[in-house]
Amino acid sequence: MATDKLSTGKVSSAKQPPRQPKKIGAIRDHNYQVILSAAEVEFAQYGYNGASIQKIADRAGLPKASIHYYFTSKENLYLALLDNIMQLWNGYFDEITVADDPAIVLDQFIRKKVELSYSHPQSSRLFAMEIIQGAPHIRHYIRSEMRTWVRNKGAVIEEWIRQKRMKAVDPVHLIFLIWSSTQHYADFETQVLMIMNRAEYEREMIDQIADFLSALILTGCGLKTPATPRA
Amino acid sequence: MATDKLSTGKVSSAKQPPRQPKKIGAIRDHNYQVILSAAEVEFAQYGYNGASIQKIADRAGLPKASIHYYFTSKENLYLALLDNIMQLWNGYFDEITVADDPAIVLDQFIRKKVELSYSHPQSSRLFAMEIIQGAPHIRHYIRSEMRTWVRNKGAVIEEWIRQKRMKAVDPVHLIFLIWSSTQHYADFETQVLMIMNRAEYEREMIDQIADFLSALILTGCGLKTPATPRA
DNA sequence: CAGTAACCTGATCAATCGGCCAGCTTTTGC
DNA sequence: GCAAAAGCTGGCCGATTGATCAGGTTACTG
Repeated sequence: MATDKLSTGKVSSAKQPPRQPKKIGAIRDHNYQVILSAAEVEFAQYGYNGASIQKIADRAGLPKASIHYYFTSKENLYLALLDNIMQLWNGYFDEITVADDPAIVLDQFIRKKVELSYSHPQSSRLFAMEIIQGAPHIRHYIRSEMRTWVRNKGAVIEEWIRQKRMKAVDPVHLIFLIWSSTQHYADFETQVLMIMNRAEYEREMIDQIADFLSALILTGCGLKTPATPRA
Repeated sequence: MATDKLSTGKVSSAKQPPRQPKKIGAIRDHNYQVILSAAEVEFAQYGYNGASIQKIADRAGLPKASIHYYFTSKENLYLALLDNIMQLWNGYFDEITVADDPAIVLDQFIRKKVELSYSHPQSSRLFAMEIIQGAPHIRHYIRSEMRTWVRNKGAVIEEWIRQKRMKAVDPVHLIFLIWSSTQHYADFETQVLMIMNRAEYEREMIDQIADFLSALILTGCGLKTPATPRA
């Protein structure tokens, strides 16, 4: 299952702007990125319909017309963002085989996902928004590559179970559990921080979350936490 | 911690419409409810900013002006919905004490939350939207009652741990884990159903999810699943 | 230094937004 | 049966939406 090309190709029909990586496109590339990150914040906070190009432009410090100049349409800009997220999301937990140690694989997967929630919360929330709204822009991506991805990983887990190397748990729901529990700290960041009475996440808290989730889920699968020195 | 009154009082300053439970308010009450459920769908799908009163009116089969007649403003309507959700969310897992059996309490809590995701997915998604957007309308509710709720339950769990009645896990993160993993099936319904190649949830699948989550999380806490006959 | 092409944006568009109110219809009270 | 009150909504408001384009600015080429 190709990781980059397919996701890039399937998710969006986002045409590139008039010309993208021109020779002296320094300003161009800069503006391009500024718009993308400004748009990510707005779309993540207000969803596709709720976000406004004017606000994106204000946040990017550019005139509104420039957004249309670079990305043609609102949907195009949105698709470009989803595309980036797909590429970011893929490439993790990807080349696992039956030969691997389930404890190590699951532990690393959980930690990678927690790390992503910490490093790219905006992306996580934008993706969550898209799903809650019924995934109108990435339906085919979920139905094809994401489903295949889950089934492949599920097959590996099932073989681990058959070989009595871990408890008999439903592989698909196990993947859902890892997804939901890790992304929760990005998507529901506001709630988590308010309840824990913190202003923002800190490294220490993130490590603690990863330790907690890894320990509980692995135990739940009848696995022992792999040796990961922890302060 | 009062369950109904406080949540009702704190979350919203939503004034009731001109007069609500009039004697012959049959049509009125009907329209009132029709608007509420139509609005829940729209707000859950598009978020506060993205939803439009016109679309809510269309869905309710009423003229746009009627929405303002019944609820005065968009924000008022939104607050009334959040209020309903708070009342729905509370009242579960509420009167637990150290004397209770941790396995039974956690098992029932997980099953109640799964049930809620199944019976009120719209409410769950609307709440998720509100949190993702930074909880602008329920900040004080989270910081006061919800935080107190978590701390109280956390204290009970901590006492269970002190008494060696369950494994030493962080109580707050355990609550987050249960919240996230159960709500996931409502909030990410589209993704879950697409990956599992189903058109909609069925009782059987919901029971399976509850069994899976209860078994894995309880095991992760060093608890044995309470006797719950399962087909 | 002139000419040309690419780059960028102010001004403007129709459509839609949330909200408001005059006034019509229905119900109630006497 | 009639007046008063309450229930309801069509039509309108200014503001904002996504989008377009003419025309100015900049930069490279010969």
